Amino acid sequence: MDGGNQEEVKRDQLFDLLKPAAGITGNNVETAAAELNLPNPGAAVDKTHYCGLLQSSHAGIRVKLAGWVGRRRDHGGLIFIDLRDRSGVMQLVFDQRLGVELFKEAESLRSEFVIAVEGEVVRRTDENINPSLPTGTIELYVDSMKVLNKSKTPPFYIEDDLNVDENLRLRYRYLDLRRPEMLKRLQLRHRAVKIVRDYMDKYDFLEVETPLLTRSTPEGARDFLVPSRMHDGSFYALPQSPQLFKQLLMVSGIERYFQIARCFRDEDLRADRQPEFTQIDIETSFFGSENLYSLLEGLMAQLWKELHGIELKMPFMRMPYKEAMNRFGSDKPDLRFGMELIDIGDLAAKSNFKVFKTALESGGSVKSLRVAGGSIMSRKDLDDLTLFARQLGARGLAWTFIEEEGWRSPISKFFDQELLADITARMEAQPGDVLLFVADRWETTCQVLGHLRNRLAPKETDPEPHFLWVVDFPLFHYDEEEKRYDSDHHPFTAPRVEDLPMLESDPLAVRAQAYDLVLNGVELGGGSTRIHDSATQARIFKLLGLTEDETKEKFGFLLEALSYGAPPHGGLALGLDRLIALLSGDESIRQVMSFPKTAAASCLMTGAPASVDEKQLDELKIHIKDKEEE
RNA sequence: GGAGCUGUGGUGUAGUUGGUUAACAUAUCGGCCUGUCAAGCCGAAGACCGCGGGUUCGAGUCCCGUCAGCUCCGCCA
Repeated sequence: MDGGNQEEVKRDQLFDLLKPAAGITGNNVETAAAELNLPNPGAAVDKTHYCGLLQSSHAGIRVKLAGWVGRRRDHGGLIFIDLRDRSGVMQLVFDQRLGVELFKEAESLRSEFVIAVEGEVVRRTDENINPSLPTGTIELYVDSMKVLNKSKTPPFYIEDDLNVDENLRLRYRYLDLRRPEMLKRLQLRHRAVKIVRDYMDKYDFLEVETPLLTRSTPEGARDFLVPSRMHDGSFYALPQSPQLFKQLLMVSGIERYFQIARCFRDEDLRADRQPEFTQIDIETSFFGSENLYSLLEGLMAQLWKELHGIELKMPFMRMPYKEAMNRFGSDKPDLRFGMELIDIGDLAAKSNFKVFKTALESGGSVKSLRVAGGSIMSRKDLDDLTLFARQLGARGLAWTFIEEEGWRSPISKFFDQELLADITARMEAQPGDVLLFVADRWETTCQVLGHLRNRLAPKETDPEPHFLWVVDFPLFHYDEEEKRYDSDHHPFTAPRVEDLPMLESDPLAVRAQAYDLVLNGVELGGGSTRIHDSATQARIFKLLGLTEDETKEKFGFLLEALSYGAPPHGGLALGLDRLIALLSGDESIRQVMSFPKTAAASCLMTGAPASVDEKQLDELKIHIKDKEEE
């Protein structure tokens, strides 16, 4: 293995070459060394430095650079080229007086050509310094160049602040990723994942991989299925999460597990939902939820400190689900601004407004949201809000302008003056404000006003990140469509011990030992203490309407495992993509994924999903139904 | 499954109540130019307006359908 050692020495030498003059962080040096693509002795593609890491201290030394041609400024006898590589940009200078042959070649350079150049780094004269460029104090006088590859004219500009159809960006994602701001996102993601791994390792967590080809289980999202060639008519499913495996690893005695895990769910997409996504998946034994809170808070603090230099305030706030719904109309409230929902049920009951009264009589709620300065809204704006409320399931939206003289509203006639004054007082409404009212089932009332609250949020909100734990979720909700109880979290979530007696008598009142981590109105993830005895687990399955046979067939292995000395355990999973998007300030997780899919779940670059050869289908014994057969 | 927004040279946009040669910027190509860094100046080429149908003497513009992208509801344990 002598050769290997020699290569290593060579690697280190080049590694050192970068280090002293560049004065860059360890992290950059590591990535720089990786980029050198060694060993590759004598090849034209060798580069000695990164474009963006050169500084005035390099002036006077000879360097070899390689990268892509960015902007070209041709002055006739003098050509400037912005050479771009992973690190940034360096200005190349081609001077006609320094060689006609080379200059001719430089004239033929076009956008996105790949070139290797060699020359001397020169300090710019004072009047030629470009303060908006990190390397703006120097430039490279090129005396030799090799065009390594030409390029067609790219379909869009390779530059930041791009305003181009997302269609194009996705179709040419490899070009989109050449843009510095996209590269930065990939780098941010890399650094975040590294921080997570280091942090988890520090606390003794073991990263264990789990299968991607597994079995379909009922409950939850639609599975992506993979047909089995060796078993006619049988299918694997891609995991919606490693949930069952990580619990089984607890039975195995791993005690502290984590994984950066790819997950798959065949459901409709959103800005923050892709069919395949990544979770930071964690499971622990003998490690109570208080420890988990603390662990996760420490992890978030580490991320924000290292990536943004921000010290998070700990511990994070905790808020019961009921309170979050009542005050903010959401189980993932955005606490960067106020605008809390206020219950006016007792006052509404005294009115003659039938809509309010019927809602209250059937056990519902009447709540109001104050929009400060909302009087700038037009009648059409309010109509739009009403439509929005209807789409969210409300029967309507009542509103009033607050003026010096009092209410201006279609519903004021149903209230006497005293009542109007009482409501105005409770809402702390000022002239110029608008009050919005929803009367409906408690949940609908909260949700609709919660959406309105987010939609009407002030433009300026608290810049500090607002983390919180939402706790005390109900264990079940009632599924109207399926006419049965359904797990709010997942069926392995442990009920609160004191609520166990009402499991069968009043399932909806049972609280779960479950919690969500929320940041700025985004659900980052959630977790729970799990059921670790097979008897309780069987009770839950039964409540969910699974027959004993089904339970045995689909979850037999879990119940069996739980009967072999399963430790008390629990854990949680965080959406990595959402976390990175929050760290990078992006609205959509597509921005922080290398090759994302469209809202219709297709990849515009590869064309996936696509039809396959008849032969492949034959092997799998799969027959595609005609339209008529359906 | 439903709703909304968008679709015009390579790219980003404009296009008045339907009216003849679809405008601008930028990129591209050619020419000039030795200190630019969104280089500048001169010139050229380039779109039958996502696709299909309809109304009309006449459609980028109006109507219907369809496709694609985005956002939201349902859905996502």
